[in-house]
Amino acid sequence: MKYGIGEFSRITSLSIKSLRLYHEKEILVPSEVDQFTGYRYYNEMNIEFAKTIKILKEYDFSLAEIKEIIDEFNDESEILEQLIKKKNEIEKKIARYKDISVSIDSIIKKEKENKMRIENEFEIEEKEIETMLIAAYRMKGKYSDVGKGFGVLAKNFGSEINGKAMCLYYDGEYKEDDADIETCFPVRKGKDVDGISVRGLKGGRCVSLMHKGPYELLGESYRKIFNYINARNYNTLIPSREVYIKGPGMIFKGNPNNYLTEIQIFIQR
Amino acid sequence: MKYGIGEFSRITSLSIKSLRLYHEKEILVPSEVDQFTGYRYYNEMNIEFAKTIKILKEYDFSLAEIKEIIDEFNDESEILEQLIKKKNEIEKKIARYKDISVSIDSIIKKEKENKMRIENEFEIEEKEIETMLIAAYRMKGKYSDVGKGFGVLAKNFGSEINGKAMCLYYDGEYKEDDADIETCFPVRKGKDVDGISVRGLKGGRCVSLMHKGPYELLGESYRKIFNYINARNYNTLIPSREVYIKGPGMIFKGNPNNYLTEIQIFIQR
DNA sequence: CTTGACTCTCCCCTTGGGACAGCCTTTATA
DNA sequence: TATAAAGGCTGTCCCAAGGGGAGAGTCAAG
Repeated sequence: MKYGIGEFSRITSLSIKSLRLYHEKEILVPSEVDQFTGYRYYNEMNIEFAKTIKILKEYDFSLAEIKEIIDEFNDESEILEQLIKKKNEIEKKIARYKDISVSIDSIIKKEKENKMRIENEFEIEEKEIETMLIAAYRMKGKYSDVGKGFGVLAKNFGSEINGKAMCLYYDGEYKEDDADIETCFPVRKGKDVDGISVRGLKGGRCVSLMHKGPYELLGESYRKIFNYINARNYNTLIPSREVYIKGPGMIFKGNPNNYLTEIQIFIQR
Repeated sequence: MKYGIGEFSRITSLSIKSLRLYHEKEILVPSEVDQFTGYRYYNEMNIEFAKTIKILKEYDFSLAEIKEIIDEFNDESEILEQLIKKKNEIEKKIARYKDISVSIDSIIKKEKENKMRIENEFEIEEKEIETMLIAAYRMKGKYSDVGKGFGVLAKNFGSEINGKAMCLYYDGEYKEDDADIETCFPVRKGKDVDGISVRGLKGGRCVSLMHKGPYELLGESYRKIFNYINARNYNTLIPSREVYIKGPGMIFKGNPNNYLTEIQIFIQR
């Protein structure tokens, strides 16, 4: 019995392309090649080899490895070593892919959260904020210096961070250069270290507005929120907060037009 | 500030080869290319892009995908879809690799078992065999027909099989054509179905010899074992057993020289 | 000016898939 | 019956995502 390449391909479920390649690499040589037409013809013995090759391919051996194996060995027990090596490689790949999966998943979750938050975007609302434990680093300086503060906090409490970065503003008014700012992160636990205070941050009732866009345009949102507060004659408390829901991302440096910042002005009840 | 390709490679941990490729594909174009020497020079902006590319590469995006993403988007939220798709791909890979891992593992375990068995190879020994539950299919025919019997058993009890295939020989002598053979598998549980008897197979004391090599040479091992038995004036019982420790393998059809068959002749106490 | 460190381009390798041109056989139609 | 179309077969070239290496040109320090 002899089979043409198409038929043999159907028998073995190896593509014609692959069969030609295996021939070229002398991994699976047809039993007969027509001298004039170049047509490949296969026989039963080829089928046996093809089965072995298919299984080794499923086990992720490269063609070079497969060639070596079928040229030199003909029993499972003789390639135990190779099987063990291959298994280790595969375990490594699994571990790597699992890492990636977890990592992508966390980004996806974060973005979905943000999406939900955007739903009620641009609506001023009043709400209750719970008391939370924070690690805080107080500083005087320019608004643009807060990055440094977050750096200090992240270095000391990286693994305990439990929420979005925030700033507390202790000035009643806008100050260009010498603002009194406290950068902070919600944390799970921890205690004071040099310059960083870990404490409960009292909650309360606040007026909140989600600001979407670059930090430079925050002024506009502040104007809106104060209009609302003044219209109702609320008495505001200090400090006010900015919660940085979304800034530069993990993948992209980020498009400032998508930054999300929640402004919280606390009021007396 | 501008960096040569080597320096930039060190900064970004991207290989020089990769950088040249990314340039060619217009994924990461150097800020400046010397018109005469062709030297590539990079700047800070390139570093930002390089970071994004690195992360996407870690997440297993292809260069084509990366190019599309960085050309069209600049925020995580915009590529949520791609991230989800990629995550699904990765989950599939994990599943596939896990399958492979399990499969290779079972071969490894089997081979290791066999290796241990070979340790005390070729030594005739006397031992006790426990009673075991078997599914058995009795037939009359040639020795070479037993494959059919095992096929029937495997089809009906595939998932319950609990040990190596065996044959029970009810003839006291060698019979060429019309041997009375019972093919059987140890099973976990099950009950009689057409032609197949499920029952306890009584154990007892037996003389055992491991035969290594093709089935055609079993005669030699039988000679050895009967010499041993006759020398001691043991009374043998019927049926005798052959346990097929190792035959054709999962990967290789198998080298008959490595086949392992244990002959068990039961004796009266 | 020399030397050693860089950098350039070009080619080979992996494991097939896709496209394309040319040859052969089989089948359907005029 | 002659012819044409369909489909199978062949080979060749391009592509992914870089690593390895050759051979030649370039830069900067001594």
